[in-house]
Amino acid sequence: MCKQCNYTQLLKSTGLEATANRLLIMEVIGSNNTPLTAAEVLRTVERTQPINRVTVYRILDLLVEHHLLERISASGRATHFGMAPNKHHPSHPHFYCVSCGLINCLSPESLTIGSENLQKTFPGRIQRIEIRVEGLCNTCLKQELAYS
Amino acid sequence: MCKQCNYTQLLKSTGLEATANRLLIMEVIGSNNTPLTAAEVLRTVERTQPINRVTVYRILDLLVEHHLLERISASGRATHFGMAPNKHHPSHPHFYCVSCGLINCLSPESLTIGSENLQKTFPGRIQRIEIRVEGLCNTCLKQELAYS
DNA sequence: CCGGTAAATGCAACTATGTTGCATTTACCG
DNA sequence: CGGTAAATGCAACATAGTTGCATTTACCGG
Repeated sequence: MCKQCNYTQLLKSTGLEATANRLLIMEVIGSNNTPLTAAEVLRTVERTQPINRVTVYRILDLLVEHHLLERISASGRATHFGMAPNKHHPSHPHFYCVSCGLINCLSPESLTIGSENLQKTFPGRIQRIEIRVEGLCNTCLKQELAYS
Repeated sequence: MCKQCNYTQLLKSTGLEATANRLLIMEVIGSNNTPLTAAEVLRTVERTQPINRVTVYRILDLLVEHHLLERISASGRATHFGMAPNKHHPSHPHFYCVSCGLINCLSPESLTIGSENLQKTFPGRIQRIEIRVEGLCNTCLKQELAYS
């Protein structure tokens, strides 16, 4: 998702210490082109240095709280984490394949969304609009067509 | 969500037997004005008749498969289940309060969404677009303002 | 540089959510 | 009415996420 980001700077700009674990987790997620689960982050970071499962969860929570990462939910499966929208990365919808579980980023322009109406009338505070497109990915669609 | 629905008919129209358990689960979800978790459905149905936790999960899966219910995901918390869109119930976005976990249905008109672009270019099959608005509900917003 | 303090991490145990295999019961159909 | 398939129950397991507390690490003022 991001090669142009200076993760140390990003962390410090939100008042967080740039510890080795936090940097690694930011890099793992930032350099992957799809959002990752906590378990995937754990497995990847472990290849570089030992880290505890709980630490991964805590850092992920912390980074979401500080708006460096965002949660992407996936219909009952584990939450995925991706870079939060920033100047390099505009907010964008995700695709979820109901057959194989694949999650992909869609281009920010693929959908247009008008929220003025809601912004005006909603009695609380709106922080974020998450959009998930569900269906069959290319690969699963081909398989289904082949078997029918 | 629905008083006008004949659940027996709905079930039979999809080729499913209208067993007591399935009817009860449809009624519990249909008569509630927000989507419910599997655990909530279990607790509610149990007040009427004994039912196994696994049976609840299996029936929920089955009803989602047959497009009578839909899954509504909630950022890491348990999946919620609501009536699937049908002639009485148009598809609509949901609101999720990041502070208290409340999930609410928003009106179908609250957001406008243009998906023609994506429909044309997406290589797989699109079945559904789930939209979740996240933020603070009215109650939590008031509390935050009061404490600051 | 040193000691105190707070933040960060690790570890174990626990909770919540969801799934699987297999036995038993129920309901339908000839 | 008996056979068969569907539906349900039960126990055990699997995965995802959380909590309390101990230990380590990093920073900060002297």
